[in-house]
Amino acid sequence: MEERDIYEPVYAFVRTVPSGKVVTYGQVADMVSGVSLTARQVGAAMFVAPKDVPWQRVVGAGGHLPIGKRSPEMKMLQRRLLEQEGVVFLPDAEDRVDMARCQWLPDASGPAQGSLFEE
DNA sequence: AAGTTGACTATTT
DNA sequence: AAAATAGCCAACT
Repeated sequence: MEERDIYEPVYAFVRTVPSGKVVTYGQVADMVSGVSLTARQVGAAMFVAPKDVPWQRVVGAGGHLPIGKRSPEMKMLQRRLLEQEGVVFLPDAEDRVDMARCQWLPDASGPAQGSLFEE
């Protein structure tokens, strides 16, 4: 129908994110490298995403929720949905996901996943 | 057709 | 730690 379906690959990827795990916008843009996409485009895609897409499992780099800058209510909804799925939030931070534990590493069946995260 | 905007991110103040 | 800057590129004015 519409050309907006260029986001289909993004939706397809997000749909594969298991409950209790999250990915970052940048990570999605990187995984779907088959198409020219930036983290911003992923955000735009999520905004118009179909209901069968678990948009809440896509968070900002470092585990924060950039959505809150525009829609505080939506941010709280996202946090609630994630906690309901078992995603752990850092106790110290305002609204930050414990990425070291909850970020989804697709097909990371290697011996070590070596999570490198700095703040 | 040209300018603005934004569910981003990395860098720099 | 928080705010401003600079790239990003499709969608919207």
